[in-house]
Amino acid sequence: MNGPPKLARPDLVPDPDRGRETMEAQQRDIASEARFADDFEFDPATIIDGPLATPDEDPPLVAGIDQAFLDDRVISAIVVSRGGEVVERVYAVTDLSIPYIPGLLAFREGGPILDAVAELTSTPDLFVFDGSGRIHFREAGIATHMGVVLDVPSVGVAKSLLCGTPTRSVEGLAAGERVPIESDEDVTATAGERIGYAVQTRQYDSPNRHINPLYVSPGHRVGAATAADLVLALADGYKLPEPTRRADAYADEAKSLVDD
DNA sequence: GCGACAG
DNA sequence: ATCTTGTCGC
Repeated sequence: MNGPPKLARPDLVPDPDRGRETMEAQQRDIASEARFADDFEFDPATIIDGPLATPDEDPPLVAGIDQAFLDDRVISAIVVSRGGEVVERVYAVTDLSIPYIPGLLAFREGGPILDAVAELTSTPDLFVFDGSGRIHFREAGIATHMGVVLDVPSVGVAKSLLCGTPTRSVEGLAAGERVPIESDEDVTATAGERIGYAVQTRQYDSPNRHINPLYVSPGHRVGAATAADLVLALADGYKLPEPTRRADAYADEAKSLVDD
């Protein structure tokens, strides 16, 4: 009952109708305001999503955010859980204004996400977004943009790599393994920085087929290594971390509920 | 002009 | 992202 996080930077809320140059300029501002290093209250070692080892544990509140689409409307769902137990679920239906443009995702889905955040009655300790954070052309992916606007710890979890270069092959990694992603020529403002990790949360036993890794990057107030640790701790037998899976399922549920 | 890119 | 059943492999 603490209420949703306030808009720490209302001036940086993504505005869809402003033109590419302006949007990119704002992303540079976002990147300069972002902190890609650990700066949060909870103990990362207590993060878990599943049966608690000891009954007296009190894991942090983690919010998973995902969206589902219905014509030109988007359903933004947020599921907040603590140690695997769902604490709250909220969603918002918002009209979409611009199409998906690689690099400008936050301007399409950011506003809708903030609409859902406003519905929260709890205050999550960590936000897990669907998409990149620092792994972005201007180091301002949607996880970073939302993290800075709300000034909350956040991480980005993407299913494919937007930009940056893995330091080695990411094919067929074993579950639990990770490979650093470094900034390259596609990432302006930095060079050779460790902007995220390819994280293998799950893998098949057979040599035939293999699962691709997740691409995890810092959103805001979380370092790259910690972001990878957190995602591994939040995964439970599936490729996607549990908070994301719950938000995904809830978004679909709300979608069919809203559908007409 | 070509390439190439989260959701 | 979304349209969608079965089906390959352990």
